[in-house]
Amino acid sequence: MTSDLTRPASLASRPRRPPTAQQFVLAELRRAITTGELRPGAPIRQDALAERLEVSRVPLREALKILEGEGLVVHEAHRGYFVAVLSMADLREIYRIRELLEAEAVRVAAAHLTPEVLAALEAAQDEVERAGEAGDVAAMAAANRRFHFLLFERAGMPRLVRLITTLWDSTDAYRSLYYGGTPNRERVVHEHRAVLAAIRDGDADAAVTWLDRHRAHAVSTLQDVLE
Amino acid sequence: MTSDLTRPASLASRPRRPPTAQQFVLAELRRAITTGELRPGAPIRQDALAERLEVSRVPLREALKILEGEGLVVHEAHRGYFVAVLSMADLREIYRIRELLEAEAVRVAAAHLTPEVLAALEAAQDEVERAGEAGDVAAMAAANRRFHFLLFERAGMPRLVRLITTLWDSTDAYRSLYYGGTPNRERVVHEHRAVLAAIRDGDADAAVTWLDRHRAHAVSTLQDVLE
DNA sequence: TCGGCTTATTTTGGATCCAGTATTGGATAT
DNA sequence: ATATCCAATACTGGATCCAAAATAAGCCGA
Repeated sequence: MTSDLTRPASLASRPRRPPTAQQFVLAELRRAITTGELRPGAPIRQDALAERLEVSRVPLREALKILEGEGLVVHEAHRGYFVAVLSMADLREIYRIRELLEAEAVRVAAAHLTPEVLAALEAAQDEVERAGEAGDVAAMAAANRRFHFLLFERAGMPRLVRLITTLWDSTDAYRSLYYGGTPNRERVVHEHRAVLAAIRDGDADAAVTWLDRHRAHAVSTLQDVLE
Repeated sequence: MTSDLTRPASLASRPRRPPTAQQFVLAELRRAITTGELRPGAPIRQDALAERLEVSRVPLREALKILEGEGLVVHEAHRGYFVAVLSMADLREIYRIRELLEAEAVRVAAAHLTPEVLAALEAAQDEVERAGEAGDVAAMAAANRRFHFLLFERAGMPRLVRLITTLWDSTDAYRSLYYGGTPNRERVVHEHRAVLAAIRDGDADAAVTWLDRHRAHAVSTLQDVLE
C-alpha cells in the first residue's frame, strides 16, 4: 500500500457528510420519522422533500425503498409514500417479535461476556441515569439504546441485530411517548439495574425476564396513551 | 362507477404483467436469484440486466434496493450490487432465527386452527409427496413452501410472516442443494407427516419439535454439501 | 343546490443523459 | 521479468426530462 498521501488532509476533519446522496437522505429521513418530525400517516411529497434536502428525486426514492423494507414508510402504487401508521395490534406484534429475538441475543451475549463489555454497559447505564435526572428525554433514549445494543451486539449475530434494530426504529416515533412521564423514567432506571445485576451474575434467564418485563411496561403504557 | 369499458378487454387475459415495471423486475430478479440462475457472488450489471428486461435502470435499481433489504443482494458504494454469498455461519444464523420465529408462528397458528386449514395442509402435503415421488424437485420445493406458510399465516401476524418469508428467500438458492438427494426427500415427507399429526392432535409443542428437527437436518445436509 | 362528468393540475413512475469513481490495460522504469 | 504509474474504459450515482396515473377543480344538467 502506498499510503493515502494523495488524499486531501482536510478529509478527516470533514463533518461526516456521507459519500453518497442517498445515504445522506436515508439518515435524514430516518431521523425525521423516528423523532416524529414527520408524523405517522403523513404523505411524503418527493419533489418538496428532494428540494429541501438539495438532491434529486432519484436518491430520495431509493432511500424510501429502504425505509419501506424496514416498515418505516408504506408505499401505494401511483399514490406515493406515507409514514407508516401502527395500530395497537401492530405494536403488540412488533414487541412480541422483539421479545423472541432479544431473548436469543441476550442469552448468546451473556455467554461471551467480558469485563470490558460489562464496564461499557455500566457506563451506558450511568448515562441513562444522568440524562434521566436531568430530564433530557432525547439523551436518555439514546443512552438507553446504547445500553441495549451493546448487549445485543455481543451475540455476534449480525442479522439478528439488524432485525432488532429495524424493529426498534419502527416504533421509535411511538416510544417517545413512553419516556414522557417521570414514573416511567424511574422504572426504566430500576429495570436496567436489575438487568445489569443479572448479567453480572451470569444469570441470563433473569436478565431475559427483566427485559421482558421492561418491554411489557412499555407496551401497556403505549396502550394507555393510544386509547 | 361507470365500469371499465374504456379498458381493453384483453387485459384480463394478459398473463399478469404487474402494474409497474419495478414490480416486474423485482419478481424476475427474485426468481433468478432464488433459483440460482444468478449465482451467489455474481456481480449485477445494471445496464445489461435493464436491457435484457426491457426497462431502464431506474426501476431496476429500486428493485435492487428492496432485495438488498431482504439480504438477497449486497451493495458496495460505487462498485454496485452482487448476489449475496452466505457462509456456513450465516446459514446457521438464519436457521436459528427461523427457529425462533417459526416456533412462535406455529404455536399461535395451532391455537386458531380450523378444519378447513387442516384440510388445506393435508392437500399441500399430498402435493409434496406426489412431487417427491415424481422426482420433480422444483414442484416439491414449491409445495413444501405452501405447506409451511399455510400454517404460519394462520397466526395472523403479518410482520412475523414477512420476516420468515424473507429468511426463506435468502437461503433458497442454497436450499435447492438439499432437495437433491433422494434420502432427504423421503425424510422431508416423513417429518411433514409428523408435523401434521401433531397439529391434528393439537400438540403444538410436538409440531415445533418436529419442525426444529426438520430444519436441523437441512442445516447439517447443507454443511456436508458446502464443506 | 347537488350529483355526475369532463378537464386541468399535481404527483408519481420511468427514460435518458451527464458526472464522478473504480477498474482494466498498457507503457515505462527498475 | 516485475512492479509502478498513467490513460482509457466501464460502470455506478445522480440530475433532468417525459409519460401516465391520480387527484382536484370546474362545468353542466337535473
